[in-house]
Amino acid sequence: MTYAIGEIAEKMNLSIHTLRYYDKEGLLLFVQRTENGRRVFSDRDIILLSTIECLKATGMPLKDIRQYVDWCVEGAETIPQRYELVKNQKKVLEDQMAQLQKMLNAINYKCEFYKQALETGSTELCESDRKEWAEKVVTGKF
Amino acid sequence: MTYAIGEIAEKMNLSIHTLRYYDKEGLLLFVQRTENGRRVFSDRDIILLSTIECLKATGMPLKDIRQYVDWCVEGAETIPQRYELVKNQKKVLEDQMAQLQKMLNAINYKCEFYKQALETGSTELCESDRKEWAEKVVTGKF
DNA sequence: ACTTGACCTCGAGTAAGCTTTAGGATTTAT
DNA sequence: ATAAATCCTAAAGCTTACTCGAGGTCAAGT
Repeated sequence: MTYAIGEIAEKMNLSIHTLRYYDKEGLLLFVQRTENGRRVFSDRDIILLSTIECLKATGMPLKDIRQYVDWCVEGAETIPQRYELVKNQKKVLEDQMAQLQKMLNAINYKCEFYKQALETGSTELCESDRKEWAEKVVTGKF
Repeated sequence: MTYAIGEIAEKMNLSIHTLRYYDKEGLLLFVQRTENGRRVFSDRDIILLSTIECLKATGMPLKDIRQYVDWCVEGAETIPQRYELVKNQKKVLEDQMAQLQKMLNAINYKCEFYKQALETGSTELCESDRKEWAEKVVTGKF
């Protein structure tokens, strides 16, 4: 099966503009063209696009994703590099999640405070923000 | 205790430029000035700055954080709004973490593949990228 | 007193990741 | 056969969040 850019845009939930932008940035090197220059996506392209979306969702910048795509296009001899990149991104992701978990704890603390403030009817500005709370946020000790 | 902008920059691990930028964007409404215009931060300011950093870490745009700060400055009558904002951000954060967890599963799958490819010595381009993998990424079913 | 360092404003510059516009060609449906 | 939909490139524009530089004021140490 092959697909036009519009179908891919819909399937991947990206705009056509964004796909063309990705192409310009070298992320769609593997996409074929018709004799009139229209892009033709294959099922394999959808698969690689999914990988791109996955890496993007972890916050990897497009130029790094481009490196991955380049390696994919180069072939099997770049598997060690790709393995390294993916392993590294796994670590990045785990760190991100740990950081978000801390922020979630902090937000939960805030939520609790505001809830109590509403129940008891307090009047001080930001009274929830006790010093040890700020310290926990700053030092990441939550 | 009061602090100059440089001390705050160091304590919060932000550049002086960034702090001044935040001020320009209305995030530091509460910071006092000397008669000569120098910013004077209090302990309470550090606490509110910590909250700002916390919201920022969850990806909230500065203009939304500004709304929160405005409410804080307005006083206790905005506690319901602040509670709503914080509750909502908690949900955003939980969704983010769920999404990242899916991506982590996908990345783990990739890692496994590349590991095996290295051990068994495979040669196909992106052969790990089987269709059902792409589908899982696209549909978020991981 | 005077030099050094920290602060100030304002305005311009940067980078990433799109988004829009203009102008044109090609498909597809009726 | 023709109108509408879809595609193309190239270039400009936009948003967010800084980051830097120029030109100047003020405070602290020697």
